[in-house]
Amino acid sequence: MLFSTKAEYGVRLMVELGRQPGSQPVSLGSVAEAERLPLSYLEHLVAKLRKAGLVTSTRGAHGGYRLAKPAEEITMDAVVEALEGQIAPMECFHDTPEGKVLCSHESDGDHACSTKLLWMRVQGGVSKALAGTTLAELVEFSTKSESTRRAVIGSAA
Amino acid sequence: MLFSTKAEYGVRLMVELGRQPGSQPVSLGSVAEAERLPLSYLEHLVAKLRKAGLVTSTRGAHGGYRLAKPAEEITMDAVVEALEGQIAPMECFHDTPEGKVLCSHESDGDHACSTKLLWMRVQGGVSKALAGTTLAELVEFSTKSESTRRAVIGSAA
DNA sequence: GCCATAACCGACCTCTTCGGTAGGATTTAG
DNA sequence: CTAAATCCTACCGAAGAGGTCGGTTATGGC
Repeated sequence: MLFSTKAEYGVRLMVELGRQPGSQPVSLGSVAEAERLPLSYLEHLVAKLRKAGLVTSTRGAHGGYRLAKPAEEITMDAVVEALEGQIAPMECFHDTPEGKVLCSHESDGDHACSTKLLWMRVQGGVSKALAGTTLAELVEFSTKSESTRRAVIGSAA
Repeated sequence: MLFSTKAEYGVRLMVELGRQPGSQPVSLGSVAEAERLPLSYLEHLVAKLRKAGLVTSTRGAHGGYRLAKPAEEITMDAVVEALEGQIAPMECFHDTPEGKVLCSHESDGDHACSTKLLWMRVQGGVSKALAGTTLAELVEFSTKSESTRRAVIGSAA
């Protein structure tokens, strides 16, 4: 698996927040119930999202979480990276402040890294997919397919 | 990390085999030495490559491994999949015999899987990158950059 | 002021995988 | 026969995944 369930659960959580129209916060408990996910585990995940500045929290009774920005402005690379850590195809890849990627094997006196070309392409493909998808798209996609499902069930009944 | 060092080491091993021009087999020991990788670990990896039909082996003295097909016909999706197992962005994705991908959450009576769109795109990006890269490309890329490095060292001396 | 609600925080626990080692069995060229 | 090589199985320490638990803090409603 490329990603763990941290990304899966976290994205589901974000979509759930994105569904809510108003600006009133959503409690984690209701999200956990809706998605049938363990509340205590979601707490860890939402903490990462909060530290990444993707959601804001209000404490106390009737508190909860809401998106820090409109869903259209939230791209999934930020979400997944917040949850899974740096997205790189391989251990030896790290971002440099100025440049983009660097393979740690290249500093060796040895011959050049034969895998670099491959991982660059993989990196590009993943980045493009993640950065090119907004939370708003996922929200729309899920509500749309949900309504078609309801229509199917309705016609079957 | 998207992939573990299994993919890294295994690809390096394949490139090393691809470098060799003749049809005489290359011993794992020489590969291990050239790439400075532990021999006993490479044995595990090359076993997977062999079972996947990517390399052939000849036992006994002067034995070793060689590519089962010309490097131009070996695409990296087969190599990485042999080493890492099924490539899917998420646990709930599995290939069906007829169709392409299926999310296991969709069979639930619950609302549709809100993450499917995202993982489909990621899957597509990775598949495209892996399937669109041949071993021959990596061999050429690494030998080319190696020769330029030699030129630099030569001019510096 | 109390209390229910909910965010916060850190410790812990089990299980699997990763990366690697070890020891042996088997095959083959010279 | 022997050295070189593939092959095979078992093991092992460290790390991460996927949670659980208990407690602390903040806040709205009565």
